[in-house]
Amino acid sequence: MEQPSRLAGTVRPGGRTARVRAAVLEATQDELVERGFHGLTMDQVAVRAGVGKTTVYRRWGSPAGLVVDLMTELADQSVPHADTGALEGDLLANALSVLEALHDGRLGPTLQAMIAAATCDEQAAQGLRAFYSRRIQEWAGAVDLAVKRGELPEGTDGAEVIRAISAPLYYRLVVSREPVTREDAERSVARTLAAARAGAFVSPG
Amino acid sequence: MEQPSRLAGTVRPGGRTARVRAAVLEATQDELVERGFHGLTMDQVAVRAGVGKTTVYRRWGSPAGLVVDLMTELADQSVPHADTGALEGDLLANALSVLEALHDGRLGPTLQAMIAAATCDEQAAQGLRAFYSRRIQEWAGAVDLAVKRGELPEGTDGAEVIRAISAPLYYRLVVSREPVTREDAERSVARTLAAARAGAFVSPG
DNA sequence: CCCCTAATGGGACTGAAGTTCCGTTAAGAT
DNA sequence: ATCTTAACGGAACTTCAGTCCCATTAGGGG
Repeated sequence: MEQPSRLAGTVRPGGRTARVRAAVLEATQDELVERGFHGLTMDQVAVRAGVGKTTVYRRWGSPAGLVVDLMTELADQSVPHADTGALEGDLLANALSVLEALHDGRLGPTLQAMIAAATCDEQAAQGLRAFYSRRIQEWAGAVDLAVKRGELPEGTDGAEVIRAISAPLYYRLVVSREPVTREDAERSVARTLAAARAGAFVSPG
Repeated sequence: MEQPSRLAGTVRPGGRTARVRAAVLEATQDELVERGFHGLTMDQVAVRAGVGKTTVYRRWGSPAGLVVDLMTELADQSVPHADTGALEGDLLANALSVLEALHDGRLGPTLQAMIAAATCDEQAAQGLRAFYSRRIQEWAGAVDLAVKRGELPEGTDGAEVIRAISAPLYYRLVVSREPVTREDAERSVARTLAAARAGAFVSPG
């Protein structure tokens, strides 16, 4: 299992190479939606993309490699955090954006696949960690602003607050495997906010 | 892929059949520790258990089937919740028992495998849900006692409190894939307790 | 516009996962 | 103790993921 060359490392990133990559990532996402990560085969992706299977093996190496590349693509489309002026609104916007992603017909299966890939491939795990750490850093900014406005105690750890908002949603998705609803998102915000106001997210302790 | 017969459904659950099952589940757990879920093959389990591979396919059907059976075995060994007399001690005991399980040389890889299996197999997903719902119901009792003692507001949802304790730990394990420490467990208890005391876990809202 | 070669593509090959067939073993009833 | 048959096991067979080899195509510099 040779480590595949990322597109960034290619010597000729021009026309055909870029077209092949686009077709393969497109086909990968379609396959994820229809069959999930466990049903993702290099062979079928190659056929669907109209590309030689040798090429898919050479450049991506494994199903996990495909998912990792898809992840980097999605990470580049990351959105700036909301700024509604009040913390509760910002946090709710964050929770709802997670919720929306999970329920999206294409993004949902892709996110599930990213998590599944991470459970069985170290490279995918790193990619997933990078994906979320970027997202969390971005939204932590909204909490920092709230601290400056005096809505939360000085020293509150913004990244931890954002993690705390998502944690129950992913817990339902991955562990208890119950449907994740808007009520869950609202409850998560309310509980996290209650703990944060009580100073439970102040850095040292 | 024929659905395998559970041991419960066998007509002759006596000596040999039970020995085969024990040997196979033992081998499965060993393989999970050494190779993880993605490296679990029916063939290797059969060899390691000293059992015909036909038998493994017939009774368990797939790697996910093996993990599911292991899960039911572990669920039967579930422990009653702590009762230290104070809620914080009970919740900490819960968080630490999760932590301990995750770090255990045999249980840790098995739990990870259960989650990985659930991401790609509906039967495994149901098994995992059953496993945790049983655990959560058990520990929710500790919260109910605390409500009776007046430590938390009337109407506090015990099961949700227990879920909230575990959620950040599993979030680290599965999503952000950072090491889970005792500090994480303590923080999770402190934050959940702060939210619960503020009434954020009272049922309707 | 032409050339060099990076990158792709077809097709044969390899090995392991999964299936099938049928003979053998032993649980449990009488 | 004997018999019935559920359950196990060995081995050949099938399928398909993954690899290798080499011919073909098309960027992109000159």
